[in-house]
Amino acid sequence: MVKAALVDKNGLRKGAWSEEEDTKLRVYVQKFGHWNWRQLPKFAGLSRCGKSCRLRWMNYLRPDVKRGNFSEEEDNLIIQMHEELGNKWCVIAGKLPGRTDNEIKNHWHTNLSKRVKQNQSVSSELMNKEKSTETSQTSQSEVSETEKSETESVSVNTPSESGHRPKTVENFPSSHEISCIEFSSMSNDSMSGVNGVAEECFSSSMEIFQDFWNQPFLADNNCNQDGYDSMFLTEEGLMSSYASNYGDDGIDWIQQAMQEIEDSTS
DNA sequence: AAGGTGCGCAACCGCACAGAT
DNA sequence: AATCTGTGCGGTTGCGCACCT
Repeated sequence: MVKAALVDKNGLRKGAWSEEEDTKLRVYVQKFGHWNWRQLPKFAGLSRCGKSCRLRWMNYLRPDVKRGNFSEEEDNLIIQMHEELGNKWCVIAGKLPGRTDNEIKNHWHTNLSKRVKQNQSVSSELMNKEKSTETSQTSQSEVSETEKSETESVSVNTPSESGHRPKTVENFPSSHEISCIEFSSMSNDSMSGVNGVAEECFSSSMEIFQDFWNQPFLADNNCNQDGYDSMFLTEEGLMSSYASNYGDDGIDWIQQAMQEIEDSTS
């Protein structure tokens, strides 16, 4: 199902993620946010490239990711939006809470595209049938009407058919906004979705970080590789216990914090 | 039971874009 | 204005499972 794990020439792991890697990444992002994906694996103790970490978090580890089968409503919405927008998976994902662009894309390629093709071929078949009926039996309009309605019922709703006007892309959240939404969704509510180990680990630290999690944009916008320690220091001394213990070198206290997390989970 | 084949999905890759320098 | 860096998106790959012969 997943790519086998292997190590590339730079010593970075590729392929399937282990449970341990997942836990490390989940714990780190939940605690510190993703202030810099490139640097993140170094601090989180992961031998992965930042891109891989980001993808794993976005598509799998995020607390608000919905797993499982797509509902009929979701399918219809995807088909409809794909009709309007094309392969704008991130935009479509923005309209389906808990679904990732990757998941929707996969679902489209494996299921929905086939369904749409089928529907279109059935639709055109019936249209042809209707045409020939019309030319040969112009007086029997009732039959045509019946077939017409059948055609409409099996064909995919196009914007014109459904009366649903195409939404402009501007109506949807930008990728940045989506990123903010997804981060803001990591409230205490959604923390219930975190697995037991991480949850236990966070139960105490979450109190300390309450303000931090209530200000989701802080993590996205204010935390860069140069500013992480200043950010925490300005959080009313929330991180001062860490920071004061380890001086100006933020890396040390982050790694120390991660070590503490690892110790508590082992 | 064993080998072949197709499918589903997690993950990778390359490119484009935005912001910083 | 040019270059660099980080991030996000869409296309593609490839592994593992289920089903078929």
